[in-house]
Amino acid sequence: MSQQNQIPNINTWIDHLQDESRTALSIDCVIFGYDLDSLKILLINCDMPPHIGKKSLIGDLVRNNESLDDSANRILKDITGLENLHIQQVKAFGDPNRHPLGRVITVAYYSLIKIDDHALIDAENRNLQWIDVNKISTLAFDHLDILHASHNLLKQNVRKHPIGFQLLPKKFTLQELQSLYETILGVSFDKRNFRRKLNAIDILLDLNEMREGLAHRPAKLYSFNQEAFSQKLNKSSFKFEI
Amino acid sequence: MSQQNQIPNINTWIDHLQDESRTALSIDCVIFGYDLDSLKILLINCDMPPHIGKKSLIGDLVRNNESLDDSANRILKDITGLENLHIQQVKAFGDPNRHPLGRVITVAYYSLIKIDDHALIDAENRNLQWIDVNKISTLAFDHLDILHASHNLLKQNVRKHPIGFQLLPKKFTLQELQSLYETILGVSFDKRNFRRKLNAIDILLDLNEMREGLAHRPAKLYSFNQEAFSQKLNKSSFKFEI
DNA sequence: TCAAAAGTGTTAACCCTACACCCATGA
DNA sequence: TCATGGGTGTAGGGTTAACACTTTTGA
Repeated sequence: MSQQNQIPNINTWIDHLQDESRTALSIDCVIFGYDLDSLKILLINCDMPPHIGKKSLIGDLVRNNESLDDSANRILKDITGLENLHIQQVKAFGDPNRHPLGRVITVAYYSLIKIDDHALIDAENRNLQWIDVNKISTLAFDHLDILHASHNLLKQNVRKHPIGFQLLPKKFTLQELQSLYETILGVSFDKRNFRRKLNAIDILLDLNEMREGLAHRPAKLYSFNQEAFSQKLNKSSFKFEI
Repeated sequence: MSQQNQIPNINTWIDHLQDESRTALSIDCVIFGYDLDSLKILLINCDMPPHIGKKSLIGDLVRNNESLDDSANRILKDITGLENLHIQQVKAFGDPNRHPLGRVITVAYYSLIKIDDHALIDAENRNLQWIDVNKISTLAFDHLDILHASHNLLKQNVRKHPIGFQLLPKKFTLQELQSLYETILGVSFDKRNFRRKLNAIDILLDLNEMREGLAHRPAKLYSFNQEAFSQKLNKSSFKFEI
């Protein structure tokens, strides 16, 4: 809860931006996590007036020799321990009054991870929490705007690129895949039509395995066939679209 | 040609960024212009080593009390004299080595104008030039990347939002509209199918006027019906898509 | 045997594509 | 009268959307 427990970042420190004319540049990460049930984002407590008590996205200043992508990757690694996560730049936010410490331009990135896959690093001391994306109605700074822009872009991208598979276990059922799309997009699909579409795209590998141990007919397991997808990409007639 | 003729901006001045640790923030504008024939962008000569002799986009540093959008609008007004142009943020570019003067992060915006509509301000002294977008193979800095990202985003957006009309005269023929989409998207459409689609979307106003004085059958003139479009937007079944 | 989720086909409506000829005008 | 671009309809194929019952398992 208290400030000294937190790793310094742009949302906790006060000793940047003393020079009035200075512009600071930060990255804010919208980390989407999925747990076969709901879409969440990773938030931290904000200790900076006037936003004390609110949650905020995870961000940090961009370092001198870092590209924007590098910076987002560094922040993600620091929080999750993971490298080579899928990242997507969303947009720059630069309202002059968006940050109480002075002029801070931030570039938003989103990223996708499987929640259960990874322990967060030092989550308790840092006050990290997964919050359901549909239950967030207020955030510190302009982070709610950033969240909405990120979620909207994710909705677009998840239908056109096979990024959703990153949120599922390696082996998954068709129902799990459908449910993922429904959760992210906030819509529902017809089961038969969804399966027909996936079958037509033909980028799933039938593992000839079953999910066992449940009190109903077992479901077949599939995995994403990366090689097949890459090959198809070269053909101009191929279009991935859910 | 010479430097003293140019208005100072991030691509011509040398006296920013003396302080090593300072990060500068600029806006670069990809100004698309259309002249019923080709899609062009507005470029300026670059006088900064090592890019002397190349063309560059039009950009400037973001001022202290300006939002990013404000800054883009200011730059556009300075160059074109026009306010309230349609602007669209594209992306932030922040490679540490992208700019020879030091760390300069830039946020790209695109904007759309009718070329023949407006004299550029002081175009000759500033070495401003319209260059066909398909004839640009090299630009200063990372401006070619910025151009490609902007053109790609424009291609997406022009099909989903009625922004193309801003590039046509108030009164236009269906052939002119089709040609606009073909030029921006780099594809060609079937005349009858294109007309059927526009007819279905039903957002054009038939002016009951003809384009006269040409050595062939005169074409009907239409205008974009903003009110009809706005009304339709509220209906969930309505989708603008070319 | 029951509950719970898996799996499966058909039909009708719609949309997209391809395609060719006559029309109105100025030169 | 000719050259030029304007304007128009149809048919076939493909895609989407709606819809209900049987199967398999563990409890």
